[in-house]
Amino acid sequence: MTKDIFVTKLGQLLAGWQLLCPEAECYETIEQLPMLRASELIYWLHVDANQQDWMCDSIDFLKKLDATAKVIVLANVPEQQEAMLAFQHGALGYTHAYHDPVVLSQVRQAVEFGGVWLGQDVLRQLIQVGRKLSERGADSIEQTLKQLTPREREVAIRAAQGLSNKSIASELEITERTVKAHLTAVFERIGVKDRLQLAIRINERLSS
Amino acid sequence: MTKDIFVTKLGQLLAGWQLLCPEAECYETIEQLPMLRASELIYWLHVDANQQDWMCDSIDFLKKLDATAKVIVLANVPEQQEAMLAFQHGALGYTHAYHDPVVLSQVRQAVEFGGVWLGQDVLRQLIQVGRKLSERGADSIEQTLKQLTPREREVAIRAAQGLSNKSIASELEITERTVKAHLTAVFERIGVKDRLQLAIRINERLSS
DNA sequence: GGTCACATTGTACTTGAGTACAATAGACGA
DNA sequence: TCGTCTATTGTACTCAAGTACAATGTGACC
Repeated sequence: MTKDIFVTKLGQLLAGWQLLCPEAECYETIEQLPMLRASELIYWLHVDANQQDWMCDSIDFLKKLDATAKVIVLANVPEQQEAMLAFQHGALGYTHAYHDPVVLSQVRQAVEFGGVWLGQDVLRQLIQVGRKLSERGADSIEQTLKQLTPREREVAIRAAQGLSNKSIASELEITERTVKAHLTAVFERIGVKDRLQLAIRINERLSS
Repeated sequence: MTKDIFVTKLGQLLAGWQLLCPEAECYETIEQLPMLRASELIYWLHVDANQQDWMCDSIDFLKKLDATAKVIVLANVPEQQEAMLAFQHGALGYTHAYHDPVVLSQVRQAVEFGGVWLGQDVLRQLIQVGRKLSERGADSIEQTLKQLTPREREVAIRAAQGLSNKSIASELEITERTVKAHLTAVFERIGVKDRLQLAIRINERLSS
């Protein structure tokens, strides 16, 4: 069955955690974790305020250790920004470390069954961004890119991402000269001077 | 206590739903819903494929009817895009309509306790978008620019807007050489190769 | 007084990007 | 079949960008 592993500097389980899963293991650092694991694991990462770096590194570490690892972050001082970071690095849950066992249990179950758990404020932040993407971003960019031929689009997108002509060429397996040719056409069609303007044009659609 | 209300064109509860909450009410359209509600409610909205419009309207309707309403979408044919839409309109959960009661129970509990529930693929999509916000969003941009001296900032911002060295020079009333000097320092400090990368770093924020 | 961060400018150099002026070949509709 | 669109590549050129290796002046802080 699924097993719980807590990593906390406190050195022992909080009362709430103990109620949640009495058989959990507890370690003070990720380095102390045993390497080989048989069962499916849920890692609970307890982070204090301003430990984003450690948190990210730890999640990365756990993911590398065990690709199927499910990581839940327990934040002493929950912050939206930190939550976003955690999810970016592959955490599946982010919640207050001192929530009562009932809530932690929801989090655990959601994660165990392949879902994720996040607070409403984090969701709202994500949604807000998502809306911008679908309102302005996608549409306008498509509008802009629709003027181009398929090949030109491929080149334009890569150029806008900051790739050099040489990189684009080798990625598309064509000559650098051809890349230039496509780009010249793109600039003309889109109405920009160079790749910098192109990048701004394509990326700016999405900002603020 | 919390009460469950199902809205489904089927006219009756699916077996799984019935197991989940035997006392649930069930309606075929949102118009049939009784207006006045005392207890806290969870609305389960059952949507067939390609009913995004109806889904959005329904969620909006429920939210207007009862601001504290918690809406969970049960999708016959779950799709990322549709999930995004649902969350944008304020749904707190989105899951497969035919999931077994165990999973639905997780969803319900997560939502009941103030969280949300979404599948990993949806999260990943959101995160991908959200990453830009936290990496290069407003806060982070300031974070990035904070590493620079005031003068370097002025130059960097203009360069990121697509201005040429010459333009920046005349705008700031300094030599083109000085602009170059500042930019070289900026690239070094920010960790980018050239002005294109700088522009992407500063402007891109939300791009796909 | 001396160190240090910051802003400024110079000359000479390398290099990636983009243009001018081309040519060739396949696909596809009129 | 012919013209148009698309994709491809070539040589030679210009030019903005960026680097190397500098120097000078100013104000803050110890």
